[in-house]
Amino acid sequence: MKNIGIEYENLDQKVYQIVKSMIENRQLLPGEKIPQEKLAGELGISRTPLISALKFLEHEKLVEVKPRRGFFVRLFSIEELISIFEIREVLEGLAARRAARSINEKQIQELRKIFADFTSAENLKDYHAYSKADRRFHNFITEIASREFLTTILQTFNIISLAYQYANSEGLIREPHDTIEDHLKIIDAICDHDPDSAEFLMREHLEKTITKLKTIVNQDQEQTKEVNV
Amino acid sequence: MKNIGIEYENLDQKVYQIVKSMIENRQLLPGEKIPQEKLAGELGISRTPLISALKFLEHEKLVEVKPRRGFFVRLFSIEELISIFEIREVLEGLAARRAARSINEKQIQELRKIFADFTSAENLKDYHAYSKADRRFHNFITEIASREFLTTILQTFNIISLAYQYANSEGLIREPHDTIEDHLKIIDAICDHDPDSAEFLMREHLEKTITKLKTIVNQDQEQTKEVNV
DNA sequence: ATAATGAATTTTGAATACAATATTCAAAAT
DNA sequence: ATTTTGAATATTGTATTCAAAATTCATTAT
Repeated sequence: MKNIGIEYENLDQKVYQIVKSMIENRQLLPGEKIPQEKLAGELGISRTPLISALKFLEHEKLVEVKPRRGFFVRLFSIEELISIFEIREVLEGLAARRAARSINEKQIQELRKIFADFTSAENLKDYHAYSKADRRFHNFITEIASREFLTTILQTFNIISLAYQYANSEGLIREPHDTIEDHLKIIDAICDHDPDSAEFLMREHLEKTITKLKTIVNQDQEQTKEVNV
Repeated sequence: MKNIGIEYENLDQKVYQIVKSMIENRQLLPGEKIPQEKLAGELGISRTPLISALKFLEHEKLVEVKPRRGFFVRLFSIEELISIFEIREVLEGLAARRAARSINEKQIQELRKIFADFTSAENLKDYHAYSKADRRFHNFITEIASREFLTTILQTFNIISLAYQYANSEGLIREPHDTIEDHLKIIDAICDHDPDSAEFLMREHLEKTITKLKTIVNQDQEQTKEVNV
């Protein structure tokens, strides 16, 4: 007997996707309490599958439980965000390495297409378009590289990185004209099947973002000092 | 009003720990179906918190859901195990780097103590003791290094690495006399506050394990070929 | 003997129920 | 005016319930 192909799916998973995207799109804001009864009502389900989904998200650290208090959208300090970027640095480095090992002709075509529109300084001013390309770039490399585990972890971290504070409204931390060169060099290394360079360049790329984030921390501290004086 | 200190704890978490350790100790074996009613009965709880715990474990990939079929202890192929070791390689590399940055005197004392008993070839023959020290070594570095995220991910991967097939009964993949040198060099680098070397050596250490695992895959394939001929 | 069928049994997924705890808010005390 | 109190209300954590689906197993057909 073969698998007929009708994949039964639990409600959990659907609800999980919905709530996750609500956090990503800032319909639920960091720090906010998640109203179970209300949200379940809006989604037309009972609390049971909603709680399941929230527990999932708890484990991904997108949501926090305070026992007997409820679920809250997780709030990250900039230090935690830096910690996450350090993990992204090594994992995306690994992804780039794997991608360089395994990329095929079709994928090379597609990877090169991602930033094809951003050749002029003029086009680089379209933050929204560039931010989309940026996400696509990181996700596509992960896709090429990855077996299950890496994808799951990185998806979560990318959401945290993008959906949270400390970035301009499009989720960019560094300016397009500053990052475009990095991106193109990484693409070249992957398409040339050069794993060592691919990993090295990807790490360097994310390291620069971390440096930028650290300057933001320092500025914050300076300001706080001034206020306290 | 201050927090009186009575931290309410949900059942979920306790059950999660119990089931997790049952998998780690091979009381529940990879591939086995998890009998909800029976297990809940044995633990003296209803299915609700058990399911919660299983969903947690699903997310950690220690458990797999087949909708309308139930929960099963996850079974890993050696290819997946290699993929996990690649992730461990970069993450523990990061942990070693961070540890070298932040380790203090007291932690240095403790880190150096871990392999202090394994100076003679004779002592290295005690696989059980060495395996315990090995775990302690990796866990302690993660502890020193880590903020929340890294710890969570690595804990899961360590369980997978240790609790599964493809290793001798103590969970060792390489021989003690082979790995002891690596361990001591890494410890030196961390205690010398040398982040670059610490990361490099830790990665090298895990890379050797990956190489060993790959030879196991190849042997398997050879054998399969022979059988098929 | 082996395979196919389907009724009886078990298990799952999700809603509902309910006791324990937390929150709110108006009235009383400081 | 502010703080404290506690009864009314709402929410949480877990158990229970129940329809739908999967599994088992005895019976019949090949």
